[in-house]
Amino acid sequence: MDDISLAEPQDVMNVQSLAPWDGLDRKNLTALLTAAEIIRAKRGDDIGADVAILFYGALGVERSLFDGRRVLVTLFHGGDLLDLRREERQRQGRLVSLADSLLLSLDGDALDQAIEECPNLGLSLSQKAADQSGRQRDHIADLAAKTPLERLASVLFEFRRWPDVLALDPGGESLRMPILRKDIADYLGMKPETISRALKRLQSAGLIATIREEANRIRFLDLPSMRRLANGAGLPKR
Amino acid sequence: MDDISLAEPQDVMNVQSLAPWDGLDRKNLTALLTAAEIIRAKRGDDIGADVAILFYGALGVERSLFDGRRVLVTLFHGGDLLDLRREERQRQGRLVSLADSLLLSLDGDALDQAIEECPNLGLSLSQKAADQSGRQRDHIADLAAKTPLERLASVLFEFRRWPDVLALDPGGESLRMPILRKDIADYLGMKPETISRALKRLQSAGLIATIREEANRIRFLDLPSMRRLANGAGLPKR
DNA sequence: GGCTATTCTTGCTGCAGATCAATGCTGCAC
DNA sequence: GTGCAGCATTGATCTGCAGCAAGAATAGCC
Repeated sequence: MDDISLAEPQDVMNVQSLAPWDGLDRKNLTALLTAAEIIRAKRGDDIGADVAILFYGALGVERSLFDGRRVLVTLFHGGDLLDLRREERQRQGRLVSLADSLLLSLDGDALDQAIEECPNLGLSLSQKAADQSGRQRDHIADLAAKTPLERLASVLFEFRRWPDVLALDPGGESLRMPILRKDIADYLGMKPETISRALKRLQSAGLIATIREEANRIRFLDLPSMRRLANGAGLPKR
Repeated sequence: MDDISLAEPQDVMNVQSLAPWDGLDRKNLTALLTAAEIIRAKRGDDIGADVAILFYGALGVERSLFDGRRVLVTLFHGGDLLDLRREERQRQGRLVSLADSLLLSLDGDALDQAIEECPNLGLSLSQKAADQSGRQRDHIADLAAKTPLERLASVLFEFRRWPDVLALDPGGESLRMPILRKDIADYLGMKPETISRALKRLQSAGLIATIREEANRIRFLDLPSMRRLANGAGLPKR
């Protein structure tokens, strides 16, 4: 595996805090890392791996319909462990990068082996899996019941929880959009135009503000109202 | 646990074909079943269990927003093993019955124990889990990208795969709607009226027909077109 | 059998978001 | 610096689903 110290400063922080191999003994760790490979990807790249740790960036499972409609079924962010072995590969899903990303592709068998020998590892991974599954259900609820405005508020909170997004903005007072409008739209089942208009509505409702110096960053002005909105309570009346 | 032979004929079929305990040794099986409980539920009932085997019927994970909007996040059918321990209970999800259902509530710890001692069991359960996760992703794709008509076609196929639905209609030429319009609507993010109208459109397009003798049953007239529609290819032009 | 409650269907209207099209903005290459 | 490509925004129009409400069908019950 490449020397990970080649990575940028933020990589190192993430690598150390996110790698799930604490407690692995030397033998298993070596086996796991021997078959591992560091991958750098930029938006649009297809990711071949089906077991990987994502350090920073954003990946998505993408599906396309005949007529070009595209869905982003799931989003992954820094700290996620992906295991798509029995899930997506057979179906029509593809794993693509949605931003500049750094990931470590692992060998599935080696990981299984390591899990078997280290129950802690297995536990922390199944924790992550349950978390991802929970996120999927949240997403279903968003898509099925919420208005576009509420969906947008919901996804903004989702971004705010991403460790690598948070790292660039401790405190979570503002947010740099980690992926394109188009990708947000395909994730939320709407159109980029609608995202744009919805952001504007949030702005004129006083919930967020744009930042002069840095386009593509928003500042939260009223997190409680945002949360209510994201949970389906509509805009505060005024 | 109750004597399972008290159940109706179809129960027995399902119990035998669906129970996942083949290969469990006597000790584990006993432990598993001692803490188990047969539950009969009808539509609207709240299910308290969070680990269970569903023999027949339909359950759903339901969430409600402030203003009464309701979502059915996931559907379970005969043959499913539910494990909501770390997933839904903490969030705002409730498990409810959507039809007359028969299920076996299990003790989570006993199941974990059994899995540990019987790798086959664990494998078959993680298979089921992966299957359910795949269904969730399909559902996300439906909600995000497809038209109401396509979503309906898609859910009809989903129903057709349910073992207990199939059992009442070998060959899958027709389909008895296993849940109410309202519940289909809440699952697909639409309104019951729209379901009704969409069914009518499928009918006038020649894809399905109603059956005189039995309301609430539809017959498939053109499965290939249905499948294309469900996959997002639109209605066949004519 | 007839009664009631629930579910399903159908008609009509309004509006939110898709669509189409044009313009503005940002970052990058040269 | 200039030019270009990709992305984001804004505007105008159109369509399809939601919303509401009335009626039909169905199931359950005495």
